[in-house]
Amino acid sequence: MALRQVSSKVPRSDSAEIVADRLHSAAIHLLRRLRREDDASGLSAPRLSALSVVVFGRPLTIGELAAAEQVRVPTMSRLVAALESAGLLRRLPDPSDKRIVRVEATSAGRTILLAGRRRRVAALSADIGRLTAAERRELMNAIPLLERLVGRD
Amino acid sequence: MALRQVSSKVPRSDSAEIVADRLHSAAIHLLRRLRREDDASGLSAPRLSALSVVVFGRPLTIGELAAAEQVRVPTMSRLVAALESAGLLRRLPDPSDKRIVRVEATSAGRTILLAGRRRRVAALSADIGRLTAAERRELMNAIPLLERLVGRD
DNA sequence: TGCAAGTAGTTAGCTGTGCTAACTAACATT
DNA sequence: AATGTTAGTTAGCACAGCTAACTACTTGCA
Repeated sequence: MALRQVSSKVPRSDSAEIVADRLHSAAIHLLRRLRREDDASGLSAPRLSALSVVVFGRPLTIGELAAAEQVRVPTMSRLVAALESAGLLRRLPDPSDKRIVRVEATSAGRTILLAGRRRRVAALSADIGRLTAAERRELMNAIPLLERLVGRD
Repeated sequence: MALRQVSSKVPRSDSAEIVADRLHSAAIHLLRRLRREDDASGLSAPRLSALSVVVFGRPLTIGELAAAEQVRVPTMSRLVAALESAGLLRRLPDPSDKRIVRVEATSAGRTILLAGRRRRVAALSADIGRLTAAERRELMNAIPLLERLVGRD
């Protein structure tokens, strides 16, 4: 994992390390800030996150959901049980393979999730709205780069 | 919390909502990615994070540390106990007020933390190094904006 | 065809992290 | 000196992560 563009001891101000370090810190603070809005939904972060995958995707098996959330199957099994008993999603038996459980969101689940997302995005939007149009454009330009950066999962 | 710049049903491509949404998603993936590097340190995320505050700052009281980490005092008390028994930090009694406990990093703590940080930043740097110089400059320009965005804690 | 191996999910039990409530010890006030 | 305040710890709860072990199915092959 050699680094390009970095040969001197004192890094140039656009060096990859500096960018990496500040980006890391900014991401941490960004999410910490947004988590506060999530609390209003009454759901924990893992439950909210799992519910989100189900709401925005097709019905998924427990295993697929666990993989999507980067969590082990037993952990997801328990999360699904909690969300099910809260009435936010339901299990669908697979007609051709009785081992498989597919999970889909109920309309209550969809409603709660979308409300939370709205709150979260609204909080961030309010902050972004305080930037000038030029600043906002600059931020916007950087976003595809961020996405490319992390898109190698 | 009214939003400016948003009046039509179909949001313009630089609208605050779109930026907010993509930024949110990018931040999640960014941190998920970096967390993998942190696992190599053998410390959990909360311990690593608390240790980091201590390593990069002056000796702090438990209460200050709890505030910095946005956690309650008893939670921090336990984290500190764990880090202390791992030999990564030590308690300093305050000479003028015996209630107060200040906490500072040991050299072992400093070493472990810096190694982890190096690993983490290296992973991101490698990704960033794959961008062109122009892209990197663009990303760099956006970072102060991100910092301003979240700096309102 | 029937049995062994593999697969999907659940259950049990451990660790760690968050919380509140209740406590101890030390300081401050009057 | 008594009272209240402050810093930190302890106790006990809930939840989320894990592995190991189990159940119930499906698949594959001799």
